[in-house]
Amino acid sequence: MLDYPLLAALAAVIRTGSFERAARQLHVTPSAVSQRVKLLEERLGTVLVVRGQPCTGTAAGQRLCQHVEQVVLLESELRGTLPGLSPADGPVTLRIAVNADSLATWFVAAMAEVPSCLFDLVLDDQDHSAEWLRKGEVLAAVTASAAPVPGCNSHPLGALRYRATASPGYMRRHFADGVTAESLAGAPCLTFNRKDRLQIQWLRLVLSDPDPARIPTPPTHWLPSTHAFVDGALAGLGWGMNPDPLVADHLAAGRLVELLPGRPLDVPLYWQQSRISGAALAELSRAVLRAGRQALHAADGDEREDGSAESPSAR
Amino acid sequence: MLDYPLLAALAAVIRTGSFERAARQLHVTPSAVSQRVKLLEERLGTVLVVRGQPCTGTAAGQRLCQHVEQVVLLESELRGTLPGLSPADGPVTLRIAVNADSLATWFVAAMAEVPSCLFDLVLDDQDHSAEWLRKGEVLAAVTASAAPVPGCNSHPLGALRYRATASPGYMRRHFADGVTAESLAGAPCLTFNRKDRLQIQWLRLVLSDPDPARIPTPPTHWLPSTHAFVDGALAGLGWGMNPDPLVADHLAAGRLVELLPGRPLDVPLYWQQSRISGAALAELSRAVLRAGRQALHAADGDEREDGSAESPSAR
DNA sequence: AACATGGATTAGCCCCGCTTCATCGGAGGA
DNA sequence: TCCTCCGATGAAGCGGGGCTAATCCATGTT
Repeated sequence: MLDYPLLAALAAVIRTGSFERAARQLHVTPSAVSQRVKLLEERLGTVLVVRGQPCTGTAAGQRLCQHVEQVVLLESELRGTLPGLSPADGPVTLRIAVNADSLATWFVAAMAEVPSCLFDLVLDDQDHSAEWLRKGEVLAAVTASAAPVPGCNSHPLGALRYRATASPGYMRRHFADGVTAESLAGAPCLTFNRKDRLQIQWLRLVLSDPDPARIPTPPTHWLPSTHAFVDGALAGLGWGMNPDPLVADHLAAGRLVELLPGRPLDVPLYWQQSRISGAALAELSRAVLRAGRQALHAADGDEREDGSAESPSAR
Repeated sequence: MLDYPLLAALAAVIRTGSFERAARQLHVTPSAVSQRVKLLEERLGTVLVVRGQPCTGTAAGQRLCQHVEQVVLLESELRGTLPGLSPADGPVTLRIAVNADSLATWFVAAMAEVPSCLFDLVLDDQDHSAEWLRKGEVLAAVTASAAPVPGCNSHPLGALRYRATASPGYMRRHFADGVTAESLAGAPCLTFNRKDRLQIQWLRLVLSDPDPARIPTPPTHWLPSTHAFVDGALAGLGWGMNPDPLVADHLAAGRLVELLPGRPLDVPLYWQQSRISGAALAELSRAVLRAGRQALHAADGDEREDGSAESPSAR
């Protein structure tokens, strides 16, 4: 068996980002942590931690850290069937990949239902969620891609409804003569990041022009923050696809209006969980599916339209 | 994190069945092992090992032992991606449930292709294989029940072909006037154990009488050993369903004959592997599926007949 | 009844890993 | 440029955890 006191120190350093915090977590002095990590590095003949602010793991270090976390997860399951084993030295931390808009709308509700464990959330902006799942770097993911990661249980969550919204002032400025392909081509829109294709998809949907060349490509602001995105629309910076739960109040109050009322874009979301460690995730999974059912729209949207054949990549 | 040196000692005792052998395996004295286990028991306030010949684990002890093995498995995967970690203190032992006839025919060929790990085979006579898989006591199983254990990958292997065989002398004694329902009712047959329903199934198949009450229940010998089963047929004790690979030579040489030539019973087999630890099992899985394809018959038997709706429970 | 086997116990020692304290190095600021 | 602070590292020294060795004890055997 491996030397787990040593490995635990390494994992603590990489997770907390500093020798000092790791020491506090392990209830020893920083020197002890340093010695443990050093010893591990000498035995392996490799650098495991890149010293810096914060300290991070090298490839090998991260792999070891990941192993430690898998073992900790197994331990938490063990504790479930064998109470009184030994006081857990801290609640389990589940690393989960979530897309930004889910995090901003419904996901925290699910997290709140599982107060017994900690979360280490990773935003999958870069669409790395599938890769992370495959490599075991996250235990589960909320993803917009239905593409099933091999060996993972995939559950449909429902669809997050996006509405094309802008401020009334913006509407007067740019769409006084109606929302047409021409006016859309000149009106600035908001885009979350390079991967965000929601605006384009909506355009394609509502213009229903099969020729992609005739879909306008409006000038755009880049706003990689869900709430900044809403604020951008409120401020009249541009129009953008915003999650329904975030703009419902603004729409009701008239601070925002839909470009084309009743033409939302539904993006189906999926909950994928790695096969490693079923039991530890079971509670969270239940909560996520419940929260998803509550906040999202059933796969067959009751209003109309979903993301067409090309699977929309949610933010 | 748990105290793994202590747990390793416990697991070694339970697996080897004695403190002395455990000590040899861990390169320490039996006293050290005894102290480790004792300490663990004191900390938990529970007995973990029932001292005896051999030593076995209590429920709690077995659960801990199982945890250790899961961790060891994770370690073996870690070693795969991180060579030079530390010399593995012994090859990994994979605990697999296999039905007796598979073990006697084709399964060892698959094992031989994976010389890098050790095997701890469990015969699933009692049809506990599903339960074992669910509880994580075995990592994978060759089972005759298609019933998919939740959370397990299940692959069809093909069908093991059984032939109703007896010695020529036996045939003359009991079936001189032909194999009929009447003669079958009086001719002694062989049965592997209380769970073995192959003979009954074959009778139902060949007599094709929908009324189960009219299926004869011949007098039977109980022979819970695959090779003894063949020997029993050779010796003229009775007739029985024997795996084709074991009796092909005898049939060709005339030492055995089929009760009804060309009327075999095909029992489909499945390879189910637990979700824990994919990579460590991957090589074995490939070998098993390859060996299965070679030795077994494709699901759609090319000769005729399979086990009907009621899934046959192979031995 | 003596013996063999295998686990438990105890004493004692050694070494491992911790703390304490000093040092070093880099980042940020006057 | 020098100073200062923070945080990682190194050396020394101590304490205890865990080992070995020797003995004890229970069980079952000849």
